[in-house]
Amino acid sequence: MASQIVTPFRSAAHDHSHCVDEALSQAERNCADRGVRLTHIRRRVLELIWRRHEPVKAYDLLDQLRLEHRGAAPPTVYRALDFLLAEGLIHRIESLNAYVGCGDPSHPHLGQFLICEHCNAVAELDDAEISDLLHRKARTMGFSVNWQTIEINGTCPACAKKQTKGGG
Amino acid sequence: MASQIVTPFRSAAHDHSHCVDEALSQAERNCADRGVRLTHIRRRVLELIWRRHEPVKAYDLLDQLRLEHRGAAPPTVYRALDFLLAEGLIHRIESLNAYVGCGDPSHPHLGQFLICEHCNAVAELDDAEISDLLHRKARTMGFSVNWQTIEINGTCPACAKKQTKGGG
DNA sequence: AGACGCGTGTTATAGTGTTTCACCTGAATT
DNA sequence: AATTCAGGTGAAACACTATAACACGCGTCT
Repeated sequence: MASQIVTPFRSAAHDHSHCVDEALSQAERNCADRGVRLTHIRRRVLELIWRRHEPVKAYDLLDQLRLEHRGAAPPTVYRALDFLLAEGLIHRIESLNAYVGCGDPSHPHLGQFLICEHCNAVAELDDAEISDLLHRKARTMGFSVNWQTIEINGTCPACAKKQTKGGG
Repeated sequence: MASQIVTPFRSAAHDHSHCVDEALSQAERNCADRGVRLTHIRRRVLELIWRRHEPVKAYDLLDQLRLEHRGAAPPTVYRALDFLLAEGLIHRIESLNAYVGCGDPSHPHLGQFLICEHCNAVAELDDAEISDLLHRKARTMGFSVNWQTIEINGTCPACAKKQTKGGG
């Protein structure tokens, strides 16, 4: 529990349609447990995010929604996103103005994100060692933590491999 | 050097006009050393940011600029901000879409920020222990770090004191 | 003078997110 | 069954954040 990988980088063996189904059924269970409604729109937005399996922009979601749902407008998407964020089913990546599915919505957490600049892949951590260190550092300055935004940009393993092959 | 506070929370003893002057003259030295031009607009934007001594929005800066400079437009501000960011004279706070002065522009760094939700005060750290831990965690996943966005929201010491007095 | 780089002026546009009010539906209440 | 109420949605407009594109001006180097 000290160092937890919530969502790893996708491997070659990743079964994506299963991964999407799993995320959706877990979301349904979570919402049922909490007595909140995973309506059609909300479920659809969550599905669109998971299908992409990378940070998705609100207006990209809107474009998708419009294909099947005339009358979809910015509030349609943002309301769904607000709900999904509140329920911990997705996270917002501040540095990208984008949204990713949460790999473990069963308990509320803020997460720490590794974002590949080359392929946009995102891994999510919920690492107590990181959180604890930040809390300790803050405390020494008399600051009490309520929220953390930890977004690390760089190169994921797969892209590092490609670069080594391709580059000089 | 392991744990450095670049910009602490302001104390009661804080001499703000001196702090602004100091920041500006340091900026001038830095720009001169690097052979880049701290033009009037750029210097003015930096000054406006330091005067506020908290995260400032681009369009707030624009409003200020317009008071003294008809013809100021969004690009006027964003170009100045881009320059100041590139020279490490300011940082961007992603979670606020806002900009703060950098407490130590003499060497490039990314910083870690403590942001008070009550008074908007910001402290800047450049803490090697935090960076090292994040690098180590990333490395275990085969990820190489290029950039970090660390923004911690919570309550600063001064506001914690006020709350204890005021609240129940 | 001519050519170039850089900073700026100006207009327009793109991208991101919110406000507001109306309507509808379904469950609880009377 | 009618009423009430809350939550979710439809629709239009708007606010905020940022960039594109092109023109101009001014120094410097040749």
